[in-house]
Amino acid sequence: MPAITLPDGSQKHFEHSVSVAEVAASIGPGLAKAALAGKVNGELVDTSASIDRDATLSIVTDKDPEGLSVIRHSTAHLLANAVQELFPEAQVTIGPVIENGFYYDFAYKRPFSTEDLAAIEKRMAEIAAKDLKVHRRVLPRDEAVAHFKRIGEHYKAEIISAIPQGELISLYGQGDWEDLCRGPHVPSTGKLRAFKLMKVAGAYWRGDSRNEMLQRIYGTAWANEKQLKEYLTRLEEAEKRDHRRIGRELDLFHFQEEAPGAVFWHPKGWALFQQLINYMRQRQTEAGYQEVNTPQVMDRDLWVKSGHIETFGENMYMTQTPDERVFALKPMNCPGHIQVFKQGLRSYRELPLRLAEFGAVHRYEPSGALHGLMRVRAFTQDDAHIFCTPDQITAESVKITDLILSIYRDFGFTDVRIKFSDRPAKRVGSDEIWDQAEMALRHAAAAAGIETTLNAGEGAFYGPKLEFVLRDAIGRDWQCGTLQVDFNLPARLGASYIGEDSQKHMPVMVHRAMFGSLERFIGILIEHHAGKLPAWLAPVQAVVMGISNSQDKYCLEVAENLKNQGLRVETDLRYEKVGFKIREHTLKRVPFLLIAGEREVEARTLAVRTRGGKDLGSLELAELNTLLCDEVASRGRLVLEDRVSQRRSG
RNA sequence: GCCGGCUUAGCACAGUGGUAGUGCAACGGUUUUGUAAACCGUAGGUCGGGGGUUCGAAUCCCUCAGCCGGCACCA
Repeated sequence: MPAITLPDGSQKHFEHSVSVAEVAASIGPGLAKAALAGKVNGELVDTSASIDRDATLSIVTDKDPEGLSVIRHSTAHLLANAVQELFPEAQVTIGPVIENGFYYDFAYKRPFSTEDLAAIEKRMAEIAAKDLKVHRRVLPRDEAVAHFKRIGEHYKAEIISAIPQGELISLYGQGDWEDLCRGPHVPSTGKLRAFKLMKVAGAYWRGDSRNEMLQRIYGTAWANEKQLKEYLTRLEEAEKRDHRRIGRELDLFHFQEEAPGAVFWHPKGWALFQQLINYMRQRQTEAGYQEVNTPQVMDRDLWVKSGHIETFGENMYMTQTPDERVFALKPMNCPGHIQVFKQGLRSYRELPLRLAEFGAVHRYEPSGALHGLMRVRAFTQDDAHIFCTPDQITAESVKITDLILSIYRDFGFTDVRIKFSDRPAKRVGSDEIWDQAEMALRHAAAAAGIETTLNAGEGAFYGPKLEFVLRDAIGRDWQCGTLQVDFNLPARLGASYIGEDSQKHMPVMVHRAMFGSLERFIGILIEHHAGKLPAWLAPVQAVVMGISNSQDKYCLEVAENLKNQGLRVETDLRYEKVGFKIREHTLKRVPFLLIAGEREVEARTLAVRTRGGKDLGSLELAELNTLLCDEVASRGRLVLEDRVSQRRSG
């Protein structure tokens, strides 16, 4: 005699056990039709699941996030169903839900082509149109293993073999087709209406590069056509923000074959780069860092001592000189900074000692990893190492975390994910040291009041780390900032200081980077702002142009004046219509277009137009000067456009 | 590194075995112009590199490189 409590608090009583679908039908035919799954006492179940005792129930429809997940999961099954109908020899493996969709990995004798993809999608639509009932059955584990072995699904059999003996295994399917699955699934294939297969790709079985490669098909699925269309439009928009494309359009940088993974910075891109360095130099000087510079090329032996050769030797650039000495191009700055620390006898009074470097490093990254500015082989880190005592770790880490988050805010990034990465399998140092380092970093994260997600086994080979992750235009995450606690390298490279007790002690080294790679950070900045960099960062902040060439002299004069204020200003005196010039510089994302006609020359003003297309009218030169300088100096906290419109309306 | 795709003028692209094309940009000329594209003309490519098949290759095959999408990797 179950009593079902619904989300609005009302109760329904039933004589016998009832299914989720029956409860939905008892509420109304619309809900019965919309029901995709149910949530019984918080647990997601099929609409066919029966309830035989008192419970809370909410009916899950495509309006709920869980409903969308169920749709995606069922669409992955639909995909597998279609693939096996068209390619009976293909074996199924796994097909999880991911952000915006799903994928399914198949083992097949050849890769799927884009033509195959179209055929598969068509077959999926056909199966969906038949509105087949989705069925479920349960088998004991061993029977399930035997069953999948018998039908030639060896990957599935392997997956089930890992499930503890004695457990029941559920199988879901539609028509004659069936697959291992925990569920839940939609009640029938007709509920799957808005999906699209996106791409094929290779993927290793169980994510291990020692295993064979499977054929992965990615798809997207939504509650309705409208949502699907919106998603596809969003992808198109994101593509327009791609930093590689904007970098070319704005003439910021280029790559070429002779230097794979290395950037040729053009004047405008380099202006941005320098702007970031200036900014960071100021912030870290204020925070008590001292800047140093260490050699690009150092003897291989140093990297053997540090442990880098053993862990990353394959990814290091080596050089040999005519005298046959082998040198490595530095892939990191830490050993260099330790050499600076080691000069002379250090006292505990000097700690914490914060050494920073805009360090150019080279890493021979796997060819398949390269990606525009986001993953390069030659890049610049805003690197620093803080040499301190064990009891200074927490305070230093809190300072670093605060500084990183404050810096990200200045650039407009507020959605920052922080991961805590603990000891990796391949590491140096004893477990006791790792316990100590992980404990220290955990304390620090707690003291800084930040939320972290655990990234198990992803720490550096010498210590655990916090990773600060920013997201690009199409939702890919990139690690930028990092904070690592290291008890190992100082010992390996023999760093020490004299303590209060007149004895030698080993310092702890805290590694930190805030931009991480300046190249990557610029890539993310470009995408985040779709190329419309805030005025304080824009390579060209304003262009002064005349209506006709009669204003040339005036334009040059006012531009000169603004340049003397430290603003990055250009003139455009070409013999072209003003509309033409406005179009060009707007497309180049120049924040301010300053236009002079006869009226402006007469009144010693400039007409101001923003790259957003807003005409702010004419401003006195002195006033304009102040407003521009304020916006730049305040890093966008004072906005010229807002201040002008406020003044006008007030 | 692995799987797949791609590489034609500065950029975006067309061209499936028979004399390399279009648009924009560039350059030259005319137009002195009031807030997102004036008009006319000119030039530009050993079709990513190398090798092969063929009477003949941008086009078919092999190979190398780079790039793109994933996977693996990321100190």
